[in-house]
Amino acid sequence: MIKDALRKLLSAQFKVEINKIRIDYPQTKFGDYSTNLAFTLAKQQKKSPTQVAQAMVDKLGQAQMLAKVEAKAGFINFYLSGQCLASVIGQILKEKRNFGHSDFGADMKVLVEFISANPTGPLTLGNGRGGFFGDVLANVLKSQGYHVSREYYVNDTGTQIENLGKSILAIKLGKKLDEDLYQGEYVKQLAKKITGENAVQVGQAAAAIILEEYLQPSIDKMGVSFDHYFSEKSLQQQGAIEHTLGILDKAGLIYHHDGATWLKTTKLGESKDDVLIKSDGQYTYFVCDIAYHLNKMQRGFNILIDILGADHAGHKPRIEKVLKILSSEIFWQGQIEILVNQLVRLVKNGQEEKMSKRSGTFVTLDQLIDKVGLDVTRFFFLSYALSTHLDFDLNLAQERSAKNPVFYVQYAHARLCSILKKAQQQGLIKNLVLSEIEFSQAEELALAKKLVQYPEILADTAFDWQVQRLPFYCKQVADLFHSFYEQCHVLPSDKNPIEKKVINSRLALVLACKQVLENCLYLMGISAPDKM
RNA sequence: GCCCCAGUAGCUCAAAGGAUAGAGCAACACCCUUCUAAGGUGGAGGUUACAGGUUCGAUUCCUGUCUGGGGCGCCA
Repeated sequence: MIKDALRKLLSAQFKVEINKIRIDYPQTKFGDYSTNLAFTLAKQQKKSPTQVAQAMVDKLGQAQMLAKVEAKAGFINFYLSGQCLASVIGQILKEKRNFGHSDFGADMKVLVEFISANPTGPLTLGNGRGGFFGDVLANVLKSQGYHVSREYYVNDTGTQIENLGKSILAIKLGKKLDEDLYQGEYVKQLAKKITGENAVQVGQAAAAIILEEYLQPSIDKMGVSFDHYFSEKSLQQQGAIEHTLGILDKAGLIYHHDGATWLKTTKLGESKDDVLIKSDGQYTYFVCDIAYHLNKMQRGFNILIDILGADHAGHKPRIEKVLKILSSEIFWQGQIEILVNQLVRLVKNGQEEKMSKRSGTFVTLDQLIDKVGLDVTRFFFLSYALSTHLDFDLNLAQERSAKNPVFYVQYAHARLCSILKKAQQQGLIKNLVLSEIEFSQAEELALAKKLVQYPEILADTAFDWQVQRLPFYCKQVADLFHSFYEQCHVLPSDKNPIEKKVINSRLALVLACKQVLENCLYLMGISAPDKM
């Protein structure tokens, strides 16, 4: 990886801590990589950044991977050598599916918890957004060597389950449903199947059916898989709640009031305290979630990542604070990150469609995937930072489907395959010589340099979790390839003979490009079609 | 009222504190006797909501204001 190599070079030469060195991709006229190191050193050395940069460039010996190093306005710009590009292209062709992978996180165990939708109804668009994000983040982390577990927390007990049961009982009796009960069509279907009179039991039976017949098929349809479904009920049965309460009590954070058990969240800086055990003896979601996270810590994970829906935004700060206390009580030294995906709004004919699981008025994720396809749905959701409010324009998603960015990327892949198929027929591929790769055309160079970035894209994403970087990278690769395609012919014909060396290099580039696109699309769970 | 998120081109969005803020869509002008035109090339489009501050440098960090969304239950 070039960025790492440059960091090592700079670190060794100038005695700077390696992880304090930033390497960026500048605009093309400023080279292939650049660093602002001179700015940060200028202050200590009491010289101008320009002077420092120039002195650094003078001291940097000509490394093999670099064609040129220059100091410009305080920045140090690096230009990759042709030799370096050729060797990375060769590396891509050798490593194939593994190109871009690393063992950076090899001694880290990560738990990614996502979707975790209540088993009280179908998956919503918001569930989809967090779901795809979690899935791809897990894929990226795995590619960087982390030991990743994917988990779905099933809220199979508690008030919402009881409400589901009540909804079904009311429908059976032909009664009108209260506002906080579930009104969707699927509830009526469930009512036909389920017998019983106890709301909790009926609710639990219904939840089991929903999980199996609604949620699991949707998860399959999403192309997502989990290592583990963690039942809230089982957590309670294990006595995990008492265990948790014991620790919190020892930390002096518990008191009783009005027949309920409370957590002194105010002591942790929140505006009000929270109930852990209701006066009727039932556990709240909050205490269960605390216990669940304690359980995760005790399972030996180093990093816990939760991806929560927008409706849990208010839950985030208080759980974070409690977990901080809890982890220090049990001497767990890991990292907890709670990510909240912002709302997905559905816009239809220029107007927002109000969605609610309870009222049953929503477009399900299934319906959306059926309508626009999994590839489009994934690419669309993955393209946006989790923190942005997302408007999904249904009309647009359908109308422009032929011009959707995902097709642009897939089309590039199909074109690559087409070239390779013909090259195969002409017997060109078996004659490929990796040691004779050389690029001279601007389009070849730009594409090759972009492919070289792929391992860095993955490493950066494993570090900052900005998954939208992947679809953007794919678009960039496709863009550069399409330009290359127009300008640089790969296959010779009678009318257009091409030098053997050029064919060899371009063919290698085409193979490498196809490989990188495939690898990246694979991590995003998007198909790479051979033809379109 | 308090808390969280956002505000960037006509629209949807990118951009680890870096150099002249980038893509796609929409609109405009060109390019198919050559590997897939679901493509390419060129131009147009911006006071990064507003006002201060920190910094060599701010879309990015801090403070305040405005606008939009979400959350503030012995629900999950």
